[in-house]
Amino acid sequence: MLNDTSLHHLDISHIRSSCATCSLRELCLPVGLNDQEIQVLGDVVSYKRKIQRGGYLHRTGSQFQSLFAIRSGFLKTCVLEEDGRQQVTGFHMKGELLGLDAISTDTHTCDAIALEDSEVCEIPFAKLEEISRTIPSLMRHFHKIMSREIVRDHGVMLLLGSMKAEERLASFLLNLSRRFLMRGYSESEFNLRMTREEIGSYLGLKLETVSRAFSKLQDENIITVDNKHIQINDIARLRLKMGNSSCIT
Amino acid sequence: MLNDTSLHHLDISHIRSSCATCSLRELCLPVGLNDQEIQVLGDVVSYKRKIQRGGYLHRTGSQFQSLFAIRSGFLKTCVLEEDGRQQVTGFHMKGELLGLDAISTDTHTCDAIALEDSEVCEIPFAKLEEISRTIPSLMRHFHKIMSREIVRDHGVMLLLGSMKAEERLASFLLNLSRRFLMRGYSESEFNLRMTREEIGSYLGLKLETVSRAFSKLQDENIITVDNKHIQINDIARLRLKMGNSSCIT
DNA sequence: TGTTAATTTTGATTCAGATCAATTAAAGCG
DNA sequence: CGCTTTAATTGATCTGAATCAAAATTAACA
Repeated sequence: MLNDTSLHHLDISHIRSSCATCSLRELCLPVGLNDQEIQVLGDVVSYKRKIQRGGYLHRTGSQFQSLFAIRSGFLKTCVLEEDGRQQVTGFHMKGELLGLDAISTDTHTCDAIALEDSEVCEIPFAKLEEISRTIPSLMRHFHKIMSREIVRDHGVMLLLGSMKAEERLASFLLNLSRRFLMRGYSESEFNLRMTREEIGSYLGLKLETVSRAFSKLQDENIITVDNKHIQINDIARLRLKMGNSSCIT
Repeated sequence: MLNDTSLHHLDISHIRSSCATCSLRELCLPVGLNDQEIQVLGDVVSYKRKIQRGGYLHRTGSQFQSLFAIRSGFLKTCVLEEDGRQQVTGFHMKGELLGLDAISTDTHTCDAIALEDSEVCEIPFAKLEEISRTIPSLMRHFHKIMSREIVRDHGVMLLLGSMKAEERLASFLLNLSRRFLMRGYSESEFNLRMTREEIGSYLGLKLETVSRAFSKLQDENIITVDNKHIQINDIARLRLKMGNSSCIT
């Protein structure tokens, strides 16, 4: 499933320059850096890695070396218990940074699995720390990214701790909508990459409950559901459904 | 409620040296630093602040300047909604670092409220970032602390998303137990600082359900409850109650 | 392209936890 | 110290979501 070895015989220098120039700017890290700083960062972002749908980017317990910046595709992260219990902790798309949880123990604490064919840039963490010493704005920005992850998690905790099924689904859809919009896609029409079961795991619901909540929102003409294809017909009413909660980040 | 001004006419240099010498080592930050580095860090940890029971360390929306290292006492953090919905996101004790969520937007995203009279050391964040450039092990350690917070939150998400009431309470008690033990207190006997309602908010349960879960565990002779005083009689069985889930951190 | 497997929807039933309500116990406080 | 307020327990009832079950739809793949 893992196909990291498949890249080893490629022209690394080409990939490197590709990372440093054309697309590094699309990642979340280089915000506010000048050209020279981006060049330095580009030298650190060593190479691209492709993960096929269903493949693992990393597994719980595996050694931590690098953060991963998603360049394209869609992934989920999930923690799982000995007793089989599983919890999806997040869905991740282009521009987002994966692996932050692993810094604490130098070991990944969750699985990261591609929900569609994806590409990530590997960022050796030791090198990132090193150059962030000389580029204060990079360090600052990296801290903000970690902090944002904490804030996001608090939002999910609020959702899991105090919302009911329909509110959770509304919140989830609005969150996706906003993230698609930010990336230049439609905020009102998109395809889900995950199953009802994965949505349920993320939202603390069973898949049947998720399905019923979809149907309910459709019956009220707030959304139109065609399997994985979602159309938001009335975003204002969808926001009301959420119970005036602030959108999770 | 806030009594930060009450300290302004105190002898700061004394407080500073007090922070730098006798107790800075107790905080979570100086792990692995040498004496000189601790001295540098001590100069940054500017002064102590006392918060009375019920007082706010910071409020949602207030400007972020400093992290706070808890030197003594017990606090809760909670996010709240316009519609009054409230979610306790954590309980915090000696040695822990508060304010990490605020880095992302330079604004606090939650309230931090003292559950008993508490003392914190204020750590101006800009200065911390500055000196962490020259003390790599401090930077590394700070990153680990942020990462640990993310891992902890994922643990809570697992709890909220997939455990039932009794499992949640068992998990909660074991977590407290372990943290008290780490600080040199009894792991089997302690006083809760929070109400049933606050526990419920943290665990995504109503206070009545929390109370019933306490009673149930007591009926089974796993714990003895006397209002806020908890004695764990059979920690092994309490762990079993959790359903073999890994303890939240 | 046909066959199998996985996913989704919908219905019927059950149950854990919420809600409502009343009592008891503990904590503030003049 | 007694009085008031707040917190905790326990019981009765209700309800939202889980569970069980079956059918329908879609995706995988040989």
